[in-house]
Amino acid sequence: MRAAPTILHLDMDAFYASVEQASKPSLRGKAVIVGGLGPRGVVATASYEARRFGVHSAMPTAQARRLCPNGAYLIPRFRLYQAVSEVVMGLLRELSPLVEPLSLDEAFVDLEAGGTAFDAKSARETGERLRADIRAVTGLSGSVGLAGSKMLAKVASEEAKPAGLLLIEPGTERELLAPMSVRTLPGVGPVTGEHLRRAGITTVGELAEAGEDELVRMVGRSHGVGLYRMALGLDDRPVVAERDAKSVSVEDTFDVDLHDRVRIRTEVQRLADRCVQRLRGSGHSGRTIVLKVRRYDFSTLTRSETLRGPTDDPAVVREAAARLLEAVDTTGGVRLLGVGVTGLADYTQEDLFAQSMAAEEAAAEAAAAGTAAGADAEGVAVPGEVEPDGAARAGEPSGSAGAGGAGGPAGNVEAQGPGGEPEAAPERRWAAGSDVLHATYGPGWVQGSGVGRVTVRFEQPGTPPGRVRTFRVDDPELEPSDPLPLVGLGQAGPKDTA
DNA sequence: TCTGGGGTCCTCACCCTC
DNA sequence: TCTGGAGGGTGAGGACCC
Repeated sequence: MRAAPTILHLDMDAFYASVEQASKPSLRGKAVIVGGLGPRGVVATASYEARRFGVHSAMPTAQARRLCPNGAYLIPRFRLYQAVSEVVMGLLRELSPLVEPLSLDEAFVDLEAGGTAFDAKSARETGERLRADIRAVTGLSGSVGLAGSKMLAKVASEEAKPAGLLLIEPGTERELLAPMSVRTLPGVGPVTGEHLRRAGITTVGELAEAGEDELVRMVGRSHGVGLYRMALGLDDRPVVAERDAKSVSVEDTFDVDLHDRVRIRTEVQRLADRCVQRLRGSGHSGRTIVLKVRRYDFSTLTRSETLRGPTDDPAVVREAAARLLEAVDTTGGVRLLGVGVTGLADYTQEDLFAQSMAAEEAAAEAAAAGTAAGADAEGVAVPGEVEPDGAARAGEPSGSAGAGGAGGPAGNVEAQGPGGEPEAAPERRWAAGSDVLHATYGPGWVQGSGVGRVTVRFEQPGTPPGRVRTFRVDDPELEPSDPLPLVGLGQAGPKDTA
């Protein structure tokens, strides 16, 4: 057992929303909600100002809009969050080589392994310095928990929120945990929480009193033993720097349920291609293909198939996904489709050989048939990185315009990346929150759009709140752009744009 | 008033082999 | 040859996390 509180857990406060506020001066101090903006979107993060209205993550965006009609609703800009996250993780790695990221905004650090803290006093100093450094470099605030184990450090940072630091002194763990809700413990979600509540257990103290045997009886062996140990404050999991991915998957929820079997097949193929792109991007191949279908009534089913060996061949994954789909009844409608690959392996010679064989076969087939499908397969396999993020995903689920449709032959053009012929140029879409550059007014962000107009606020991280201008959606002077860096930027100033 | 997307881990059932 | 476990692989579903 570790005595000294030298495990640090960092949790950035309302991360996505805070990054948006830092990069958009007019939103500071305002209710900001980041998440899906479609009819079936949910909230990813709400700023503390928005939380006062009862908005919280995982809440349907439509409900959030009712609670907080005047909030700023923005789509997530993951590339920007990732860039900020890398800066923060860099600061953590200066403290110790043992850093375990849990997500973009959370990580564990083993301070003792880094030699930066061996006792409570030095751990606290390190934590305070870290918070100050994060503030100086990114302009954002994070909460720090310090304790002798990962579980307790996480509980501590949660208690410290927002913008605080809490150190749990060795020997005080049980006393501190006892009055807390069982839901505080990692692994206790709504279902287990309700299960325990019905047995009269609502606090961690009651959990400890129940005893291991009783908990095992209630929630199963593995979970029961783990729960009992956590209730006693026991957790000896080490901080692990490197974790291998175990699966790769992509999924889409559609604004309107899909009924047309042909359309469903097409979407599955598209998802299979995207999944393979991601798989290759991560340098993996995989052996088990998984199809996920969420039906109109929210019931979810998965179908999987294990191949003889790992693959990263789009044709193989597409075919497997198509086979799996044939075994699924989609009458009634489908709200979500997903394709995943598990049983990941690194590339092997055999894979490469198999791929080149398959590629040759595909090329031969395409040449023989002279089909567009052949070209399509090629396009997917090659360069990667066609679309930026959210904003420009052309033929995506949306369903918005033609809603029920897809009936007509050319119904959906599926622009397929930037290359397609500009027949009837589709109206440009400007997602709320996305970055733009105007030839005359410079950098700004989309505040809203509709009825052929887009409203842009011209401001940057280092400037005072900027003014708003409205343009036609097809204004040739307006174009999408990359996000500007946050702080560090304070010095860099507005001149450094290129 | 409806429920995202990308993951991990666990459990259970079934089949096959030893 | 039959039988009964044990144990691994596979497939499906569910809970949970951020």
